[in-house]
Amino acid sequence: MTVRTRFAPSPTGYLHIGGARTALFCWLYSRHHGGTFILRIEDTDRERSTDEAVQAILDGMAWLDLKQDEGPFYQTQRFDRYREVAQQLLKDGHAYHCYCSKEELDAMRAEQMARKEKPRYDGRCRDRKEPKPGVTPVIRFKNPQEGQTVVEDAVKGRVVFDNHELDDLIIVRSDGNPTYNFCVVVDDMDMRITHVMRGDDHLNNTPRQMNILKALGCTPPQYAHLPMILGPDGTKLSKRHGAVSVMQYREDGFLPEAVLNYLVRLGWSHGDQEVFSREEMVQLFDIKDINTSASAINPQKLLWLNQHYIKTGDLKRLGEELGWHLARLGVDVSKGPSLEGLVKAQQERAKTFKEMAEGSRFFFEEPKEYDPQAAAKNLTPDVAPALMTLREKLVALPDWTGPALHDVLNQTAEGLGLKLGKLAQPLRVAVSGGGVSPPIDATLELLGRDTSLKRLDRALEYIKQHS
RNA sequence: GCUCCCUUCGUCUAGAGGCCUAGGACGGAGCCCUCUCAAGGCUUAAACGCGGGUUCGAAUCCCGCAGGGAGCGCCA
Repeated sequence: MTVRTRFAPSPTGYLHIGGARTALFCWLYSRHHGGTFILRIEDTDRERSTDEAVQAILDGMAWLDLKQDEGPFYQTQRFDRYREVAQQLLKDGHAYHCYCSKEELDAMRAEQMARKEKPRYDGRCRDRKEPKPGVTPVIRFKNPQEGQTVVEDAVKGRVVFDNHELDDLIIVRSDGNPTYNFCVVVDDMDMRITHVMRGDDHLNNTPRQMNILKALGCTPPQYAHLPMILGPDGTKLSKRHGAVSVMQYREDGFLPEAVLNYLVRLGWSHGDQEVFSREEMVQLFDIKDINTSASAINPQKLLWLNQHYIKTGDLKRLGEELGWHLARLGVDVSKGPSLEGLVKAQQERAKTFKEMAEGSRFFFEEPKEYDPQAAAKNLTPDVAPALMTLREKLVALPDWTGPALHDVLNQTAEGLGLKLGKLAQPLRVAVSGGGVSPPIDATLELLGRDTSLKRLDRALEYIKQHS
């Protein structure tokens, strides 16, 4: 039997980190077994589902490069099918019409709560023979009242529910639209899903779904309930704490492989290994290595992984990503150093591309002003003579290359009896506008002779004016 | 309230009765390297929620408790 998994988000918001991890696990499991990965959009809630959210989910999946083999399927396009199955259930005596009003149900729940009971539908319409005039009924599933339903969960193990804990849930609303739990069941059945991997907030829904499946004559799939992902503060993911769109991660300068690598280690592990290529993940991933407990997001670790991939990634690709971020900053990269060269110079000192782009701005644009602190410390009258000496040597330098610049800098400093830092740091401020840049020789090389000298002159002028 | 799930360093985790003086990673601290910022190297602090069992022996098995989470909708 080939493995068929599905990721089934509801488009009521963007794809956030929790959904992305569920998607990743589903994708990984199908890839590992050479199976099929299905994308299904659960948009039966027409009030809250939006086209923008659908697009956001699709964009997020594309950015993470989690391609589906089938779909996206939309539940709103399958309403006829759900109604058909509901009729079948009705016909077979597994479902019935319920005429209870909302008020009636609310009152019933209130009473049960008052009695410290679990609120649930008491089945008062179960054996009703006659319709109630003037009321359009809902359809409820006739849940078994005796016995137990056992979920053999691949992550949580054996979980037993008493059937009398489960009530007769509504499968078709009075407006004729099917409900979530019912659509899921019909879809999982029709799409021949073999493994349902989803958040463990669905564990309680599982016995209900299994019972419907059984009533339909189906064998339930293998379930695997994934532990939740928590915000950095250990509480539920929220807008304030970590629940941002995966696309926001791109904007913040992360690489998809870093996000994926980070995500795969949340609730899953393979010994002590921390870094996984996509291929390794596929090869090594197994449900049995999934944890049972929730995990909190650790932004620091994501940052570390991102830097790892910045340090080790393909220069051409990284250069393109840097270009994207510089463009976002409004920087014109058509003139200036090559992006690949820049990445090479910057990759050890940036945790994100956003950071790298900000720190690379001065390669393309003359700094408007010097960082006050850096200027006060380094662009002082006493360094002017050294900078002038250096300027002469730079003008005379035959080739403007890193190693040549390195030598000139060292020799000049030595000749003047200065430590290299005394010369390099003022120069850095002169050309970059601040106290931070790649090694000064690499910086000058990337900047080129003309720009470097021009900025050096400007700094000398600045010193003169401020002395 | 009822049902279900969860509980190893701050965080992610290894750990399937003796390999545990509980290992790794991120983060932290310190040192080294150094033209800035980093990167890198080395060192270091830091955890089995609590209480009972079972056993020669328990982080590992069982039972309670406590704490956390989820579900209990004509939401998904």
